[in-house]
Amino acid sequence: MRKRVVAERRSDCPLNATLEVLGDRWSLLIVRDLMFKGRTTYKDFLAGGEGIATNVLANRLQRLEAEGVIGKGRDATDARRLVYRLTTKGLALAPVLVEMIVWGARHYQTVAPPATIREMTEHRERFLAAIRSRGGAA
Amino acid sequence: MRKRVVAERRSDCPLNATLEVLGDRWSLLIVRDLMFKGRTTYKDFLAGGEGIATNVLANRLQRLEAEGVIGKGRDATDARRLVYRLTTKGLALAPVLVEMIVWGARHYQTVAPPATIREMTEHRERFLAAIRSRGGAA
DNA sequence: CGCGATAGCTTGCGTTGTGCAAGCAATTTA
DNA sequence: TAAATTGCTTGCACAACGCAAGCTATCGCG
Repeated sequence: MRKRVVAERRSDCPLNATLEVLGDRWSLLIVRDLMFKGRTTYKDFLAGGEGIATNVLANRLQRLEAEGVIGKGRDATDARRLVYRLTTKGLALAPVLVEMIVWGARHYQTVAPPATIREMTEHRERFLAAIRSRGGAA
Repeated sequence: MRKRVVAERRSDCPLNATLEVLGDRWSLLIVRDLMFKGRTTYKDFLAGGEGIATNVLANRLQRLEAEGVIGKGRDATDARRLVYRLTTKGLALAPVLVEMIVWGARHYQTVAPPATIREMTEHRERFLAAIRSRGGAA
């Protein structure tokens, strides 16, 4: 894993900026785990269902922290355990996740509960407010 | 480019479904070009600013078409030219793109016109309706 | 009709990223 | 004090990517 010194942007398009930070198959799944599933540790993410590799997970946690999307702290009762959490910047991804979830649920066969999708679309603002208020914890 | 026969899903999460189709650094930029920039041909995409490689572009166009996100047709006046367009499914990505653009514009320095970002957030429904009505053409 | 230019790819090659298994230090629990 | 747990790192094989070159079909021009 070589260190990238400056990581020049490919363009100044806002969508491109987002994609350079989150445009891969794993980063947003980690954000999802933090935002919706109550998963907060390395171990939790590993067991997250999609089977991310250990080195890739370590790399993504590092990148997301470097970008200010997530933060981490030691668990008070178990010093082995690092607890990850969403920053304000990470929490601001809620609308992005919601729209991606809705699109996926509409166009593919998934286990998304129809009631949840309906809540996301029909009471979008309320749903987003609820995420914001609980700071990402499940 | 080996042919993938079934492409098994890693999980049945709707977000994961979306990410398996669009979770890379290029696919959504092509959708952006079609939805906002009026770019419709291979050449247009290549000149799109971020510098996608020719083989990667060809691969993404093929994948997006196979997924039903985009479609293509020959230009009536120039048989060399293939014209790509968004399908209904592709057009349904508008809310995803809008939220990613807004997030990118809020957290990074970009060339996004503040007026456009304001329109996207303060008159979201109107903005989305406008995209739908013009079918993605600029 | 002949010829250079253009559109849309494909191919080769070297570099980077990914998936998988193993290993390892710092804790904690028995 | 030994075994287990947490959060990684390392090594290796393989897939994906970036870049340059090449190739086919069509077009515009004389």
